[in-house]
Amino acid sequence: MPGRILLKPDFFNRPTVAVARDLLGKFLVRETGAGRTALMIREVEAYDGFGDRASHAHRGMTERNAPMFGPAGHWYVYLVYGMHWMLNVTTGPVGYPAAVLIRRLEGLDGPARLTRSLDIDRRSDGRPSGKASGLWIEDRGVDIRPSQYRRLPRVGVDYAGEWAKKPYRFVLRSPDRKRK
DNA sequence: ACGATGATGAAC
DNA sequence: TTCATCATCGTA
Repeated sequence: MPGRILLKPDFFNRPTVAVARDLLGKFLVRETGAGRTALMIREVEAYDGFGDRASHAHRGMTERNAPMFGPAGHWYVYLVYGMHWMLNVTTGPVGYPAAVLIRRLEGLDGPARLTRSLDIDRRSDGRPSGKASGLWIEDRGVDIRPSQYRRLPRVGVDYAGEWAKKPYRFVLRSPDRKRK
């Protein structure tokens, strides 16, 4: 079958916003004892560096956000509101805190819903994206053009002042339902 | 519109 | 050790 390429660290070791954009149309693959699920990524958000007031890394490294400072292509999974796991993949060079939050997959709308549905939690935190961790991302040859997505402000970060307005959220437009 | 629900981080 | 906050969601 055509392309089914595991994304390697080099893909993630680039500017965060570029990685976020390029993750649209890629496939998140989850493998557990229950089997394998692969779903297309439809919405992401970039969190970029020390200056980004919306980022957990804005106030420096802590135990929780340490994966953001580590090598690219690792998972950063944390709990919000006492009950929801958020799935991020780290980007950029070691020492530069950045990550991309995966907000929506095909048929799974919402960052907390997708982790719950795919049984993703603290166990994946800090681990590399790859088959060994049962969680990775594949390029399956879907080409996304600029006309197919929108850039919008990030969700739930109103506290971040000017940074809340930055168009760091990438959302695939709905599939064109028209025939011909 | 609001409560759930608990880890995190900063203040004390 | 205490306390406000929180990259959300389900129910109303």
